[in-house]
Amino acid sequence: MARNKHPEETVNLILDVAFRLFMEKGYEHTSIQDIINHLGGLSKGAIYHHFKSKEDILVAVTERITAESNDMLTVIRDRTDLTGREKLKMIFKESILRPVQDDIFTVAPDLSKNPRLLFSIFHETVKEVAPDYILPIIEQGRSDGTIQTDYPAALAELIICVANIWMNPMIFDNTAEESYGKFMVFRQMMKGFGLDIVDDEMLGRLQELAVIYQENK
Amino acid sequence: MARNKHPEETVNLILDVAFRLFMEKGYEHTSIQDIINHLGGLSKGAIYHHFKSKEDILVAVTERITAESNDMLTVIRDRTDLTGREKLKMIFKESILRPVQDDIFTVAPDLSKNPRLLFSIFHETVKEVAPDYILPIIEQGRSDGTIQTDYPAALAELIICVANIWMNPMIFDNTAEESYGKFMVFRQMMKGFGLDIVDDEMLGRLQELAVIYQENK
DNA sequence: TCTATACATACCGGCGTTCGGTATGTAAAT
DNA sequence: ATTTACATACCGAACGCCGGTATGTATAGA
Repeated sequence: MARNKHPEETVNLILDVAFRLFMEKGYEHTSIQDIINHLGGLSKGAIYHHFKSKEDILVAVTERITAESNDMLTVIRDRTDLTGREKLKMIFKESILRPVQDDIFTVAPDLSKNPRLLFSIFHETVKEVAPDYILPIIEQGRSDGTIQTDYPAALAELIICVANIWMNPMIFDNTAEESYGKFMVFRQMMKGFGLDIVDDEMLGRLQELAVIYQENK
Repeated sequence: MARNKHPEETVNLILDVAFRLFMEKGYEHTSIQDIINHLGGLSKGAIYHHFKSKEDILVAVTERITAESNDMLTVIRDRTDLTGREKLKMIFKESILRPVQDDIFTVAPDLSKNPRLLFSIFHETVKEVAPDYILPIIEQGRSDGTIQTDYPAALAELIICVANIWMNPMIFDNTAEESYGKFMVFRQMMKGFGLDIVDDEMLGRLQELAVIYQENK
């Protein structure tokens, strides 16, 4: 294949293919050769020119998955017209209402059978999202009096783990009914922390997503 | 090596070695040959006689890790002299006070770098521990009035995920200080569910474990 | 003695990765 | 405008290791 003037297109192509295969077959059951076969002429050398290992591709894929979400988090985090509590509520609302979710859920990867990809998302959530996005908001909430806690870091981590991971029907392979139950429990948990930030619109949307997921899996 | 009169000794040997290596190097970076090299004369044939795959060894290792804990859970679950809430409290107390914990924490496997083993424990927690042990207790608590919830399955899963996984310093690689914060947040969460079942003895012990872990890692 | 079991050994296909090489781009020197 | 020098994009054969299997052999128990 001829040399590409815009190498980032090649990188994107590799990531597109890898993402799809990782979702469909799982990371461990996707070989480099599998990826090559779906690349349309590109070779093993091309892949290893742009990525230093298979693991490296996984990291890039995960970053691309979370990138858009992180953009949203950045915008909300850096707003100056909202209290900490309001920001938290907005984050939940945004992340659950955005239509991109439909696509991801339509691909319907059963992450409960994809340890490496799941771990990668898990890692990202704990090491990046919690400290970089949620923690500052909790801290702000402590300052402006809308959130009370003596352990902001722990609270940030718990909330985002429960919301991003435990409530994710792709990870726990939940039915719509199970998702409903989880959401209600989550709501109660947040109330327990003095954060009554869950409303019915969010509830309906979550069930919608669970249905989409179950229909497509 | 000559044929062993007591094959279960061979099985145990394999599991001992595999356990140690999985902890030290991680599941994915432990090869069958690695295991053989630490078996003292035994061969690949021996391994594949007793286990049908490498994955099968991982499952067996995980089961052995959780077996003793599950025994404890069974005993408490099946007692008839305790309310649901009392059982929950006892479970937390037991699982945190038992001296076996010292051994595990001394090995100090950093599970945050061991995706497959972590996933295996995670899977066990969600698919076995929550529905088979915690859920019946929550149900009992609903009957005897000591636990209030409309979504017992979700609550059972959340509680055990938070307790077993989120609060596990080996999984999140937490310092003693971080563990303290997590425990306090957990306490508040449980209070939010009307379950004030955490006491100071447990708190002290958790810090102790975190220290042991940090010293040995 | 016969059979089932507990291992040993030789081997296989596939895997992730490496690496020598080529083709194509760019930018500065001539 | 052309040459030179180098960087980048990509190719594909080869390597070493890995998980797994097929087959052989010795021994324990019946």
